[in-house]
Amino acid sequence: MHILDILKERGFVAQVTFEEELYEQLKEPTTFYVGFDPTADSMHIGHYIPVMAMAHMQRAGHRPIALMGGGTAMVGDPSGKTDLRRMMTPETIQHNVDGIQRQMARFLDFSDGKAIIENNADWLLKLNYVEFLREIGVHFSVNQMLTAECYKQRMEKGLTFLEFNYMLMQGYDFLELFRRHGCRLQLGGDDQWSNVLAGADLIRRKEREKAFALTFKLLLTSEGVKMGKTEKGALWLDPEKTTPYEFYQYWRNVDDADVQKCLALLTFLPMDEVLRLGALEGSEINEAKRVLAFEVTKLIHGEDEAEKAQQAAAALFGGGALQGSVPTTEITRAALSEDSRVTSLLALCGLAKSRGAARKLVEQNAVSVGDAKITDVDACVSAEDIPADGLMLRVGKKSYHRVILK
RNA sequence: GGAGGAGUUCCCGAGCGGCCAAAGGGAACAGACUGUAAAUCUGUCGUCACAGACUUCGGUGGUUCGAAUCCACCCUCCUCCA
Repeated sequence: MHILDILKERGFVAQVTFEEELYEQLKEPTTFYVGFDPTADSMHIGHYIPVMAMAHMQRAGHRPIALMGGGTAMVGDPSGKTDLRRMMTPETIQHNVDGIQRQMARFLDFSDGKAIIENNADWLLKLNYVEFLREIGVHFSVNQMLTAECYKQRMEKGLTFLEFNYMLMQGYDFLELFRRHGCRLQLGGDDQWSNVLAGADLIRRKEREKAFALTFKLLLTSEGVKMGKTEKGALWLDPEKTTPYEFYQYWRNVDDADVQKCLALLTFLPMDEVLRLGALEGSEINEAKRVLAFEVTKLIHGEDEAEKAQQAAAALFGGGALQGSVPTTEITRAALSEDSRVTSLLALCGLAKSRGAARKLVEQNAVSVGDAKITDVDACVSAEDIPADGLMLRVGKKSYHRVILK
């Protein structure tokens, strides 16, 4: 099956340039790239769609370049932002580039030059302003740029010249990667369409060579909201930021309507299996959600962690002996005797943002300790109440935390 | 540079000098119902030592018994002109 058809079938593709030509191009090994903005030191689930697409492409024999936006991050992409982004210091950017680079190695095969990592800081930062304007700037029409969706929105709220240049820089990246590695295709989120296009056009104009652009559908819930938002913010791939258990639970709880889409985009399950699972109805669709949660967790955190998360979930929701990885906090005897209120424990282990918030939860009848509902705001827990294998705190139906006496 | 306009709690958005911790909506969280789903209904939604106290309405001062609401200056953003 042609790689483009695979990507289409799984629901990755939003827009493509020169579709017929690209079909031909991809019949032979092609170098392509995806840019990653180092806005944090870990990828979140939004980055994961492109990464999956890269993996599919690599499996089909093409060579991915992961481009870290160490240089472009100095400017900041205005797309999809209503306000100027906070400027980051070079130190922060470098720290973030390192973090993302480490994670990338997990999903792509970098052996024998089968994949490449580049950082556009290497060429962008030493550009000479006038030379850049003369070489690259001439190829861009301001009139045309202003009609681009990403700038149109900002015409309302205001756009700085700094950000206005972002498109040129990203276009230049593509050209540079073409020159260095013969890269002919750029992939990106659909919000990147204008930026991606800018690069492909630039190569066509300047080098008179074929270059292509393809964008992915953004991962939206059936309600049209960006997926991967949790109460703690983004859904991170870094286990320090989002534990495998939380990660598993997120997917276990997706809307019915989103299950099939997620299976196709986020796992490598064969499509007929995806379709079978997606077609399940009523409570049976829970089976599909279990598969989804397990598979995605496995890809990102490894099979062991996925097992543990699944066992923990099964035990907590299905009853039965507890094993696996429920988030756990250790507390010392001394700390407990100093302040043994349940509300304090909830705040300590992060089930509530603060003691005040914990109080409210208790008042709303949401808190259980062990098997008992807590109704008294001032309820306390003594050391004797904590069994050897830990005391289970529960908020609502879905949030669990184990406290162990140290 | 000139002339207007705006800055309110996570977001949008009301707000008469006292009755404003600040309407309404959204998001979020909890309860009921369910399938660890959605929809619906109910409650919470600045902080805390929570029947009370404390800190908020771009910033700093001022007027006043009393200011988110009035005044001055400053900062930021928007619109028009250059």
